Amino acid sequence: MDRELLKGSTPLLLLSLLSEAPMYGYQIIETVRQRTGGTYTVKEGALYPALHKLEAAEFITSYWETQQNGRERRYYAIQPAGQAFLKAKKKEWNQFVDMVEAFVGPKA
Amino acid sequence: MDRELLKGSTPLLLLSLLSEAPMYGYQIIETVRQRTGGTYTVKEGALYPALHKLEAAEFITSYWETQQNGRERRYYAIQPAGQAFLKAKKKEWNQFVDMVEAFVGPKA
DNA sequence: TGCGCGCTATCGTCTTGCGAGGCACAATGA
DNA sequence: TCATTGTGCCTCGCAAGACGATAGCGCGCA
Repeated sequence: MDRELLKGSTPLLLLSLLSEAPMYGYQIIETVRQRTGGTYTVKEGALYPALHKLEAAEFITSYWETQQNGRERRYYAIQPAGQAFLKAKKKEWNQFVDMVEAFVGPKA
Repeated sequence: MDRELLKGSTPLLLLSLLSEAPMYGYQIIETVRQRTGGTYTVKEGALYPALHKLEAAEFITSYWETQQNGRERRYYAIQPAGQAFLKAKKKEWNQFVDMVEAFVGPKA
């Protein structure tokens, strides 16, 4: 998959995922990999900066959670402002798809 | 419209447009502007570099044409290799849309 | 002891779109 | 006559994002 197409879609994906449930980094990577059947993998180098940016904007929060084995994980959870932002992003996404399809022709 | 989403979609749009008919730069800009009802405008700073790159890859060719008033226009026309590339790009585009929708939910 | 895995994260590089700018000539109109 | 607008080509420096590489650390297992 062409990497350039992905640009800008990462926050949308992240927010969508987190709106289902709080998740930690590694889990996000695995979930995306599995749900796309392996065709797409989020790379750490894209994930963490995006997550941090979302957090700085207060669209998500993070907290550490200790597992039974004593190890820690950092969970990320969506915030109300993030929900609103997600909604706007979805709309934008649909507009974008419609726009491209106006030139390329419908998906079918 | 978020500029970041656009990244990577430009070659697809350009090739799609040129597969309809050869066009010159200014015409491409105007066509895109009109067909999207003004919501999206290709900028020269994005257009020409993209066009030149497509030409360097031999997906399109260009030729100058003189108008009645003596002025010149550079037309860009798609090549067979460009048609093939366009086909592949379209497929990739559809995969990309499906992928995002697998997280965001269907458009409707 | 050493390897791989789960899990965190950063850095430099590359590509892309954008805004701003430059150049040239035609047509319009005050 | 001269200024403005529109047509038409193009380049440069910047910001943002994804990528590959890299790093660290504790655990379980052979």
